[in-house]
Amino acid sequence: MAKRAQITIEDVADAAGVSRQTVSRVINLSPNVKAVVRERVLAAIDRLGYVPNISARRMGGGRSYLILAINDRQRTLENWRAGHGNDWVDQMLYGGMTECERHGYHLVFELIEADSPSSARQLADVLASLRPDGVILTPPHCDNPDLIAVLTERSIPSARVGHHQGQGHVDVHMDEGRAAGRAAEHLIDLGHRRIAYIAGAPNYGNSALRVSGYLAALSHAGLQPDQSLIGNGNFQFATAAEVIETMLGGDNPPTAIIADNDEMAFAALHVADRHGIVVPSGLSIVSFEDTPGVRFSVPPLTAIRQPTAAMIAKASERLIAISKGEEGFGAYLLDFELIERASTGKPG
Amino acid sequence: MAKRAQITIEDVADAAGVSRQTVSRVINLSPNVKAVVRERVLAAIDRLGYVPNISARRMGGGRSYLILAINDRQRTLENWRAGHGNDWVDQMLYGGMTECERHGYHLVFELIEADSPSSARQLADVLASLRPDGVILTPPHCDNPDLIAVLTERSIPSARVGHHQGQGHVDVHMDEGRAAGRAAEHLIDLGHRRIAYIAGAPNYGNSALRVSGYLAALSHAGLQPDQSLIGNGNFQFATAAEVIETMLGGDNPPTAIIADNDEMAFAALHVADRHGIVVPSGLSIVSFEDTPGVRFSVPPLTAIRQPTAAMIAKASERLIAISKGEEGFGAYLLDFELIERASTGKPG
DNA sequence: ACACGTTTTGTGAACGCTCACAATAGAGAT
DNA sequence: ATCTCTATTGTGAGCGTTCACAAAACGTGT
Repeated sequence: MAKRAQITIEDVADAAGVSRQTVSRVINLSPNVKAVVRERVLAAIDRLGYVPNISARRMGGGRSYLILAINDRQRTLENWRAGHGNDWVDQMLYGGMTECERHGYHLVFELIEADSPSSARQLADVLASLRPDGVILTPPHCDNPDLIAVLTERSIPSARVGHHQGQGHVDVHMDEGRAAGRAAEHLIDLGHRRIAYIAGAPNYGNSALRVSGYLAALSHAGLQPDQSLIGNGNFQFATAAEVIETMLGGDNPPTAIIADNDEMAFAALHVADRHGIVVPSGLSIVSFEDTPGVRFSVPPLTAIRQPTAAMIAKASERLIAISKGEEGFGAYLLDFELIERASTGKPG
Repeated sequence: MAKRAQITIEDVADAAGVSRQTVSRVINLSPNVKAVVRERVLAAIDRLGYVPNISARRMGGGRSYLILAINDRQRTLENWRAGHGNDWVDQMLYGGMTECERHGYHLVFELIEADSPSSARQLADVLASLRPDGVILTPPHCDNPDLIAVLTERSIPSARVGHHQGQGHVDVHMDEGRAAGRAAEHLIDLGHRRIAYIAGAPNYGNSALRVSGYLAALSHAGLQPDQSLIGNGNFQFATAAEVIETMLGGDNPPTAIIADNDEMAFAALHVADRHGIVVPSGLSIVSFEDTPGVRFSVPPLTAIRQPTAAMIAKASERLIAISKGEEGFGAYLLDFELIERASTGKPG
């Protein structure tokens, strides 16, 4: 077969004996096309192997069939460089790409610097270049009013992950407080009374929500909170290890620890090992992320599983619906899960 | 500011007092533009915040500034669904996206079914829709002649990961045999004499290469290979655990194990634990992947680190160069690394 | 000053699609 | 049959860029 150029809408039109526009109507599911004609066009499309050119569609004034997912440049790159990888990104890709694909859309990732005066400009540039139909903002960008302004100004629908206002946005989130509460309840049910909480970054809103949920669960069970059991690990192994070291070396050590992410939960595992404490009989551990590695540690970690993939999928789906002219703004609450593995058990 | 439409090349041309084409020449780094004029145009671009529209560029007959990364649908989705995540994809994103970004390109991921009669059609469809400037094929797609044919027919430059022919392709790979040999040497140097190898899929070419490398290292050290120490774990935890169980329960168990991927190395860790064997004094373990989790296991795993990110970055970079009309086809060998952690030590 | 080659700049046209509108066909009511 | 209204189809224009080519400006040697 000769290397023929791209098959265009015109080719299909000729083959089906209709006009360009009718073919366009068929591929865009316009209602006003006679069934017979539609069939004829569809047959031609199939026969010729026609696929509309995304750039031309965009140029014609239509949609770009692109959803943009924006992540924090520093954090993402640091994680990657350190070899920590980024399970978050992985989950996003899973949830977002598969959902986009179902609707004939494509997901494009982009990194933007947070806390930089030029972040708004960076976003504006990508928007001008790509003209996506929707933008997904992940933490910490979803809190950035400059970025929101850029999107609003260009009236590009946006979704924010970890937000719950939903005013003019697609906001997807999980109940952070309830999740932490759930983790605490799980431990309380097992008989634990001294449960520590290793929070992530203090300026990360969700950490605060979680600590509240944890405290609420304690209080609901009639347990006194103990400030010495609430530590801050900055989401990092080393920092968390220090904090946990202090706790476990103290007079009245906890019998269980909830960590705000997996890395800090692994730190708990290490420190316990160093102290000769067996998990879970000597110390129960619950993590708050459920990256792939936790199921292979010794013992595998019980963890709260964040619905990352589901959140991005929901965000994508709503943005695509909106780009088609449907309704879609609002806040969407997604369920978390507590996955029980071998790192939690009865104390003692 | 009124919500003005997109700033076009025409706006810049007017502002700089030149024609469209001159602006186009400036942004495409054409040599035949007077320095003064170039400066004037650049200033106007900066002042107006102009960014060329990618769709229009593509329409104009130029490049699409898109690189397509193709993964196996089944394997990727299965991993994701099982919650195993996909560090490979994560690394690809890291290497590919950051490299593409440096050149003003974008990376788009796509999943295609391997071993399906429609895989060629699937690829053709994405190509027609996106018209990427280059395509990166990962295993097992890089071995699929149908896909290669589709790309050749449309003369779209392609890169293959894990190949080393480089004829009319960009092939990026690492020395699989040397890597396995290196792992074995590390153990031999520590004093090990009975070193087991848990291979991945038998039909995966690289597994064979690695086993050869491992055997070569043994023989170079004057050690006799022992067929009972070469197992097949199918890259999976459960399968590997069984094989290792048999080995460790045998009369003459190995003092060290090399596993073809992290999941199987974790299996070794588990089985050792069940047998009351302490790692590394009772058993040394080397893994072959280095996903993020391995550094948090107890003990952290010594591992061969595959240059996944680097391979995709190199592939992207070469494809971009080719799309600019430069030379770039050929085979590129990238270095692996042996990362020594606490899972290997002297036997005994 | 002239013609010549080279650099630099500008002008239609084209890319493949959708938009807005115009034209036609079909159905129902009189 | 005729008219009106709606459902269906077609047409010109335009989206923002680059291509191919044409035009102008600049040297340089005579």
